[in-house]
Amino acid sequence: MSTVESSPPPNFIRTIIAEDMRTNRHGGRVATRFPPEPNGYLHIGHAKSICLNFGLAAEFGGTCNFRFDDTNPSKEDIEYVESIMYDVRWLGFDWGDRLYYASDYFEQLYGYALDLIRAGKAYVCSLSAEEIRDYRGTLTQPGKDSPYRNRSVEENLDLFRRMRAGEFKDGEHVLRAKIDMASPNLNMRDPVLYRIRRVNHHRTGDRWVIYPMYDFAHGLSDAIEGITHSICTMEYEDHRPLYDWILDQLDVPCHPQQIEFARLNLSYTVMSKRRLLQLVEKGYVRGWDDPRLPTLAGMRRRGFTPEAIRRFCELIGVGKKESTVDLALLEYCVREDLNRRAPRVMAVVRPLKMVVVNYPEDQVEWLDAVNNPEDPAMGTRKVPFSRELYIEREDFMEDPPRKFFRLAPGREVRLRYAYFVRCIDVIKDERTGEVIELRCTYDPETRGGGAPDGRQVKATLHWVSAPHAVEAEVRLYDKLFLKANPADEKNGTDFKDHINPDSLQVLQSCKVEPGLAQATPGSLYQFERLGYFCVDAVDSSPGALVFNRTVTLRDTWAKIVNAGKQKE
RNA sequence: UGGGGCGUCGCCAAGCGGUAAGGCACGGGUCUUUGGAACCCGCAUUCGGAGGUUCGAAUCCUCCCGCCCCAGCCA
Repeated sequence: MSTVESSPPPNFIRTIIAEDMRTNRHGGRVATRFPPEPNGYLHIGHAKSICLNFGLAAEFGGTCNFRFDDTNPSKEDIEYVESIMYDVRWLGFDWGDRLYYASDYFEQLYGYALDLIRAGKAYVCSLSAEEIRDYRGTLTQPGKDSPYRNRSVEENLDLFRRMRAGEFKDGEHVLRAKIDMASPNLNMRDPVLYRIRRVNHHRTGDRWVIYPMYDFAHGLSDAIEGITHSICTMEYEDHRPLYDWILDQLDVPCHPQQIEFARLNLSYTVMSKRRLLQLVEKGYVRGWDDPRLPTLAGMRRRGFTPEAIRRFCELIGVGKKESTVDLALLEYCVREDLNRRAPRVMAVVRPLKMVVVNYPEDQVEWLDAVNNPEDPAMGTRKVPFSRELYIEREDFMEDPPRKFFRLAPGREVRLRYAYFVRCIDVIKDERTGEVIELRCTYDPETRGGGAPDGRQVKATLHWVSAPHAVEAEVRLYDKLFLKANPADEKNGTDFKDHINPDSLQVLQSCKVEPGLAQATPGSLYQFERLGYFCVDAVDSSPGALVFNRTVTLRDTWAKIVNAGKQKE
């Protein structure tokens, strides 16, 4: 089956670039970049940006640089740079030899700062942080000029050099752009360009005690790298005049165009680094790779494939409108991908014993089972059938409601790839009344699952032969939050108030077919009729299998049940 | 009563003056040894609202309404 890659859907950024190409605006070049700050793990929102930047570059025959925006050593860490590189590679993108760090430009950036000072466009300000805030004014009132605003170029040069030399304490001075304290755009009210911070940087160590601010470093880094289109999220739109101002004052190689798009929000989860960090640090989840998190590490562990995530990023589109994508679309993308690639297998997650009374006690038959009906090339396998089996508890009801057409007393159903069985007796625990075993008869004529007499059954159940079953732990995941928009903290609520207490359900002693004993970490399966599962890459071992549920199968029966509950 | 941005179906999203694409979700059906998959059908006389321009407006103009972002020596 050849999947023809249809041309990507149009979006405003693609349109801008296509137009720039047509008019030869950047010399017919397209150069983008993905510039994460190494202060947290990448999440699905970053995936949108990664797909956009690398995708656009590939589409227009350009390049996409991978650059760490590491200008704030107090928040950044090597752990994050490593995870970020791993995740981008895993997602399927290759930056070749174009790996950069803003910190590699510190010396050049310092030179540009000197140029700005010489041009009379920047000055060393000795106000305290609080004073700077006061002088900035408010949204509706203009700011006031700093008393240090008119220091001479010589004095500024001297002071800035001494800032670098480490002659001052943290916070004693900053370098500021000299723009306009009355600008209606607060970013233009003499923004801070450099601050003193005696913090060890994960790459430059203690070579520097002054660090450039984002606004100063970012545009210049883009220019140094010859970026043509600097794509970022909407909150930077107000910074664009500053981005342009800085590049206009300096003698730079080129002047990239900043374009902003709306960041991704996903229902029933949180995306901000601040909130993800809280969930991780306060133990609401088990680390950055917790399968309930929208981090790429978490999604990978959960069983999401890079293909599914890329497809999702393609389907959501790119715009400037604040939006929240329905979790259902993400689930659709995983199912779409896993449906054609995941081998089918039988696993009983909540076992109920079934004894086939008329089946010979010592007999075992190895029956043919199809590995993937979507892909005959994946072949078949043998699964053992015997007198004692496990079926799913949910597949039996002593007193079934209308529309429930699985097993019930007296009813006949098909055991997938095996036989028709009829329930003739129900064994219960004398004390609790709980059903603990089913007695059935089988029809030898229906071997393989077809009835020569043409009689039909309304249901096909999955099952596992009891003596051959391999035990496993199965972790069922559900949405982390009960509220579609947990980040809405109006009315004095905290996003953590909406955590779903049942987001993780651990099932022990699940029974899986024997072939799974050799399953390797990370491998993906469809447990027939239940959903897609993967072998946990961290906690699973050959003798103690652990499976994560990636996503359930579409479940129309559950829909009927829920609809019924709604009515009550 | 500062500045910037955004408002097209429940959720995304095309459209850029010629008479509302597509996907998800949802509803119905066909088929089926997964209540899966696949396939078929349905789903905005209307584009935040009101005026105006035009033969013709979601697309142009005016006013209004709503939502988001900005007062870090964070990015």
